[in-house]
Amino acid sequence: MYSIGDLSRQTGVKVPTIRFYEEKGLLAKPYRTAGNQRRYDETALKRLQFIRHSRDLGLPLPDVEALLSLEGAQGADLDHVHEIADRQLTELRNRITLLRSLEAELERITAACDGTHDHVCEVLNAFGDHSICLGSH
Amino acid sequence: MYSIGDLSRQTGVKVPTIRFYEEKGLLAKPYRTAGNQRRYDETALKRLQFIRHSRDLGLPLPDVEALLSLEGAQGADLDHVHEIADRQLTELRNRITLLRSLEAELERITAACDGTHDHVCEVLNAFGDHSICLGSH
DNA sequence: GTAATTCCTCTAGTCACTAGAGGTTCAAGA
DNA sequence: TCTTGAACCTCTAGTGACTAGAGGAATTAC
Repeated sequence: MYSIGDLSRQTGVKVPTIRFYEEKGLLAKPYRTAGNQRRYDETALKRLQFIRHSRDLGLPLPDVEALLSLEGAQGADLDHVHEIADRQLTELRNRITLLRSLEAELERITAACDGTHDHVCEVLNAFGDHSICLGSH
Repeated sequence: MYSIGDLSRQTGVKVPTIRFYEEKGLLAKPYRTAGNQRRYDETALKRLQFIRHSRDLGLPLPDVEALLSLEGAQGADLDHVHEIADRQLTELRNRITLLRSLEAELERITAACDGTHDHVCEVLNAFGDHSICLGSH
């Protein structure tokens, strides 16, 4: 049996956030001690770890909820699980590409700034390539 | 001269969001027509595009503001620029590292299922199982 | 000139937390 | 067993970054 603090330490999810997830229905209402404190089992721990990872991946809570409901999925449900994972993977890769272009511009700036003071910074031009934009515009 | 709607279409930033950025000081107060409507120039467009990309990358608005303040810096200002750029670069690299580990995790998850429909998917276990994480969660 | 569209301000709502107040319970040590 | 301090409880309110809607004025296209 874990206290809410144990769960927090093991998952890295803050205590108020765990209560928030419970309120939202993402975590089942746990067993309570005689003194009204929450006590969790191994299943709750796994579930919370799953939520944590999904959030790290940028999934909104409704998507996380959808995935949780598909636990043990078979047959046609698998397509839905894979669809969500694939979509996230694509977005992630675009994001990395974009970040690296900004990294390159910042590197240029810091490298140049080390020397003489005779240039102008052009941060606004860091994202010259709009072909890899995340959204549509 | 662009209307707020033109700017919105060209950047993918919604109209109320543009007004919100103005309120927050990320965009300068633009010229107004006799009828009190906003009109923007090329600089505003570029600036908004930069904000859009930075937000897509997950940078919080205060960081975006810091980056924007680097634009056009010259001479002695570059010392300060160097400081901000350095800090942003460090954070950027941490972010890229994190995203890379998450990418690997998602790849593993999608690879775990071969797409056939004759088994129970292990995807959710892969998410929740701490032991197979490559990252530092 | 009129009708459709876009714009204006303002208020309030959303998502996913996060902080704080004010009080209760639990667990380790004397 | 008693005490004390950390951890817990509920509840309200605040945060960041938008987003939606009301009610009305300006602009644009025909």
